[in-house]
Order: sequence, then C-alpha cells, then structure tokens
Amino acid sequence: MSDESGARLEAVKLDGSGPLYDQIRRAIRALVIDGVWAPGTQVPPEHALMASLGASRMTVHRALAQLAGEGLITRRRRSGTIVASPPASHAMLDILSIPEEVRRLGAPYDFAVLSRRDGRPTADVADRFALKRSDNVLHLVTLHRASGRPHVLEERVIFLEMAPQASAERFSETPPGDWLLRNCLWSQAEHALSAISASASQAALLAIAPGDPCLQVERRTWNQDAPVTAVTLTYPGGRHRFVGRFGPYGAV
Amino acid sequence: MSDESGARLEAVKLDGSGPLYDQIRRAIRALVIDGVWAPGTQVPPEHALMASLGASRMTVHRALAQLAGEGLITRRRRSGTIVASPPASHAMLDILSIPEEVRRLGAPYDFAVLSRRDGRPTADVADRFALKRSDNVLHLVTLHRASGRPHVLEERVIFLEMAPQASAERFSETPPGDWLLRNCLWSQAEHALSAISASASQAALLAIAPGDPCLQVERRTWNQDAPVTAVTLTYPGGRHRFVGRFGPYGAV
DNA sequence: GCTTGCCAATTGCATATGCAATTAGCTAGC
DNA sequence: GCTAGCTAATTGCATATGCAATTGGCAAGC
Repeated sequence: MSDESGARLEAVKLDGSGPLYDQIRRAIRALVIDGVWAPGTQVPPEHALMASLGASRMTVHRALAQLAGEGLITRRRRSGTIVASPPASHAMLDILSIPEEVRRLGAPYDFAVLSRRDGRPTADVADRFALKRSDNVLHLVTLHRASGRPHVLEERVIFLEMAPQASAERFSETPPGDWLLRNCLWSQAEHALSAISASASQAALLAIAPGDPCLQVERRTWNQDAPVTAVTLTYPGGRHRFVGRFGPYGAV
Repeated sequence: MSDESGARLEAVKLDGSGPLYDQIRRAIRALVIDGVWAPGTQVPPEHALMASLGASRMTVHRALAQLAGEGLITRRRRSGTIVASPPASHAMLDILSIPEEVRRLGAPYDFAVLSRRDGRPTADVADRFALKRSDNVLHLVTLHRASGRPHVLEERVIFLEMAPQASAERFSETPPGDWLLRNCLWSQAEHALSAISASASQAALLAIAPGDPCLQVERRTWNQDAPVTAVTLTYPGGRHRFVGRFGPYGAV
C-alpha cells in the first residue's frame, strides 16, 4: 500500500559483522546489486532506516552517502533516495553498445542480422560455459556498419535459460547486444582482447583482405554465475583502436 | 625540526568552495597527487589539522576517511596517517611492468636492449608531443622474453628533459619501462590499442612470420603536461591476450 | 481553474561528545 | 640490559543536536 515503489524496509538485513555503518552500506548494496531493489526504486528515508535498524541518523547517513558516492543510489533533498541506473560504461573496454560507439564517431549507424540459428550449443560453447548440451541457445551473426561501411562483425550466443524472451525477438530495430542490455540483468562480464588474422569469410563480410589483422574482443557475460551471453566482436585492425587515458590514481 | 617527514601543516590550503570536508579532502588530495607530499610522508594528525583549519575533528576525520577509502593515504591508530604508494596497476591495460606481466604467467623473464640512440626527436615524434626539435631524446629498442621466447617488442622514446638521468643509465639490470617507473614521476598516461600486421623486421625479432597479426599498445606518458616517454609494445597476436573482468558497478 | 505562497519532508553539513581499539614509546622493576 | 606493564597519542565509531537547503504537495486566495 504505502510502498508502491517496492522497497521494503524489512529487506535491509544486517549481518552483525564490522562497523554498523558498513553493515548498513553492504546490506543496501546487496539489495541493489542483486536486483531486489530495481533501478528507480525509492529507498526508505533516513528516518525510517534509523528507526528500523536502531541506528542514529548520522550513521545511516554515512552509509547512504557512501553508496551515493559509489553511484549506486541517487539522493535529492525532499524527493529522497532512489536506486540509480547502472552506469552505461566505465572505461575503454566497457563500451557495451555498438550503436553508441559508432554515434560517438559521428557516423550514421545501421546493422543487419546475417544469420540466426536456434538450437543446442556446440561442444565448444557448452564447454566454455559448463553448459548442459540440452540447454537451448540462440546463435546470431550481426554486421554493424558505420557510414554504410562494415564496422564490426558480431558473433553471438544467447543462453535462452536466462533470456527466454530472446526467442521471440526479431532484432529488427535493436541489435542483439543493446536488446540484451535492456532486457536482461547481468552481474559480471569478462573481456579478452587479442589480434587475429581475418578468415576468408570474416574478410568478405568486413570488406577487407583475408589475413588482414583484426582486433578481436571476446566478451562473456553472467548473471549470478548463470551464463547470459557470449560474443565475439571482430574489428578491422587498420580502422580501429581503443584509447584510454588515466593517471596513477585512476581515470583522469 | 619536528616535521622530519616533511608534511607541512600550512601546505593544506582550502579554496572556500563547497562543503568544508570536501575542501579538506581536495586540498590534501592535491598535495598527494602533485607529489608535494611524497609516498611515506606522515600526514598531520586529525587534531593538528583540526586546529590549523578551524574545523571539528569529525569533519577532518570525514575527509581523511574518504581519502583512505580512495587509497591515497593509509591510516593506523596511534601510528597516524601516511601517504600511500600509488597502486602498481589498476585494470587490464594498466599493467606497466613487463617483468611482472611475465612473472604472472609463471615464466622466467629476461630482456635485451637491441639498439640505443641519443639525439633529436624524429619529426614524427616531435609532432605527436608538440616538442621542439632541439629537445634531446633517447631511442631504445628492447626485446622482452618469457622462457627464452620473444614475448613483446618495445620501441621507446624517453624525453630527457623530464628524465635526464636516463642518459647515464645502461639498462642492463632493469628494462627501460621499469627503470622509468622507479625514477620518474608521471601524472597521466594514454593507451591506444590496435591490431597490426608484423613488418619484416618486427617478425624477425619476434620469431613470427611477416604479416602475422600483432596486438600493438601505444602508451604516451606525461608528468603535468610535460611528456616523459612514449612506447610502442608489439605482442605476437597468436600468443597473447588481455583479459579483464568486471560487473556493472565496477571491477569484481 | 490557476497561481501564489506556505509547510513539512528529506537530505546535507558541521559540531560536540564520549568511548573503544590500537600501539609507540617510556618507565619501573628485575 | 631486559622485560613487563603503563601511558598517552591517534584513529575508529556511534550518538545527539541543530541548522541549512531543497522542493513536493497542499491550501488559500484570486
């Protein structure tokens, strides 16, 4: 009734270990990261948490201020505290949206799904993710273009266990990566970056010569240890570079 | 006399803008980052800052606690607060020490300086760093080996303006990158990552075939806007990959 | 209905206070 | 000289208090 936005006060459970402010911080952090409190959820005000947890307002404030500093929540006077949306990207390799990547280059973007196959995972994929061969997966090959020229080739496997709605999706408006970002939760990702020679088929699709060097990004994504998707992005090497800038104490 | 470690209390200057605790935090942060308070320097105790700045202990504490959280200072009861050493590396591309990189692979490491040339910068280099052609630079080509096999080829330019001691250094014990890390300050670095085809000379040095794909990392390093060094690292593509792992809220 | 102004909820900031925990360095005793 | 124990310096944590700033929503007046 009163908690229309769904943040139940009782959900905040302290574990009794360490400083009180840190217990509060970790408890709320866990609720946010595990998705119990979705982005946009109204977090109980300091006074409510204070009464509920038996802590002083300053102690609650300290926990919430830290979480706000970490970007997990957003606070505004009078309106209160809400769970923030996860930041879209952090650093060099965290660019997850290819349309956005192209848009930043100032080039018009389009894409085409070249092939699509539902079915069982290949032995290779099943192996890398410790899947049962009976799990259903969706294979997609997508070509992204900037200014009409091939930008990157995407070869993706989606694990339907975690993303059942993907079966019904046509991926006509939104490329698979962006669609997944909007429709699936993820808690962990791993990137591997390497240089390869373009195979004949890759070269043909990317409009380069076979054997030309390419930057290959392999990304595997999980939600709470359950695999969500795996993708291999192949960038024509001559055309792309990843750039990052930072100082000894972090990003500049 | 009393401040044998050199942290002068008067060095902490507030700028009057924003919350007091944040002014204090930024003031001390600047002293650390700009190297005025070197790593290991004893930071004045809370009571001293409190008296000197006219703030309450809790306010000073708040600033220092935040800085400790950011890793810029280390605090211990009774011993007090000291400036921390900058973290050696942060994430995927921040690995600065190649010996360390090889050691992590569990392989024995060695290196050889293949060529060395003192003199004026080439037009190309002078251009990229906005140098005067009269500035002195040191060109070095170094091959790093893991288990006796070529691991990465390093082509480096050191700007002697910022690192005059480099002229006298033989680089027989320590490769140039590590030597610079220990002997030079830097405040900013930029990485660019791309895929290339090995040239004939690169291929020969790396014991691969000409045209084989390589991962190339170009790193440029500055100290307060003055260039310190520029380096190109060429990794045989088939043999190396960079891996990073994180969640939507940061590194895991 | 529309606007203006007020009230109250909520967070932001700073202070004062007290006690706990840690430990460097000194002191007393052997 | 050596050790055990004490003292005091320093940080860590929690609370209570008060006021400032912001602003959503209501009420009063037009």
